Amino acid sequence: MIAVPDPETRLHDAHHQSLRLWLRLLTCTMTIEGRVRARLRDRFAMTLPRFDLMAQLERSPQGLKMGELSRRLMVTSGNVTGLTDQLVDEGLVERRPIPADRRAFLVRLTAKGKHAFDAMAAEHESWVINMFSGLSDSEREELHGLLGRLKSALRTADERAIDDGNSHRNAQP
Amino acid sequence: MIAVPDPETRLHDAHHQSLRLWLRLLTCTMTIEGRVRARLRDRFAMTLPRFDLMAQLERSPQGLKMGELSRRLMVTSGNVTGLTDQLVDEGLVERRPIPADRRAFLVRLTAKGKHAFDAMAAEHESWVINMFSGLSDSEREELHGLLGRLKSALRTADERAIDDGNSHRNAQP
DNA sequence: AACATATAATTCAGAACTAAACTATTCAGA
DNA sequence: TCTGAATAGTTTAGTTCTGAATTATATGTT
Repeated sequence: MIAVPDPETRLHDAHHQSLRLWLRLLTCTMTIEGRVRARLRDRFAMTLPRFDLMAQLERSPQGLKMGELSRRLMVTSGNVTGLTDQLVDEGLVERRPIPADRRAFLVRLTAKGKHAFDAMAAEHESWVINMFSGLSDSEREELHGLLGRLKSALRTADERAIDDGNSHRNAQP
Repeated sequence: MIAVPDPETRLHDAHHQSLRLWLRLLTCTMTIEGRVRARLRDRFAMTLPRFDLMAQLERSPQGLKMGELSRRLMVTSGNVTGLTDQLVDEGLVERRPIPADRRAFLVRLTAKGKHAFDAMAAEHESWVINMFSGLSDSEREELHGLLGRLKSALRTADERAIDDGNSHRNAQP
């Protein structure tokens, strides 16, 4: 009779290094994200996606186009449209026409939006600092570095995926 | 005249180590997640949340209760109800009553579900391995270790948050 | 100028997700 | 045994998000 590994063993077999790493990465991200979400809601009646959008605008006081926001937030442009609509309704951001390109807008924080964001950002940063405070300075630096390596490796892995056999996807022109 | 830092400088000032680390963690996670999502859709007409749910069940052939799934997937139980409903409709999982507790079910993969999952899991793992292949073996090990430290630090950070001044939240009984 | 193509944003249908309210059941005391 | 609190799961309302289709404008080519 051929030995069938029990579930525990299979779990160790099957979940190789990269898979375990990916699951752990996901767990950490979701844990932090969940806490930030809860606190933004409790303290400021703000949602995380809207906060993130405002954070991008705060770093680009000249404003950002919808497409650029979509790229930076890594969400679809349809999603950005919806988030922006709500923030406009609340008076926190504005859509400003661009004379040179009538398809596009610059989205900017209003004065009210800037003010609201500043208040939230200070607390937000303290939450994040607190959540990472279990790591030492050098551990944080090391983690930051490794994630940087991963990030750039993901860019080249992307090109590789486009090159070789993902024939199920439409090739680009 | 007091020097007002320009936006670039402020970006460096304001975005301290932990904040930059958090953003990078988020970027890596979202990049990987987006790719896995796209491939599950293209190759198997499957969504990531449903795949994740099935993955949990595959590791627990005896079945899992809804609440346990909710805990493991780190999503609300209402969400798990919806995902399970769909998978039941597709015949991939089943709800099995527990005689000892008539409030609860054991959710299990059906034979069809197990079969479907096995096919997806093999490819899924190869995608993940490929995405992490830019890091060396020891880098992956190091990253895994640091994330493990972060994960357990987050548990203790949570207790700290409950102890000290988050007076805006209802205290527990 | 005319045309195709590309780009910016929106709209749409539907899936995923949350928080909170709710139903049903279990459990632990008094 | 009754009763109150806790637990399992569902439901509901509303937000977030995706992928695809659509509209409008811009750009490049002949």
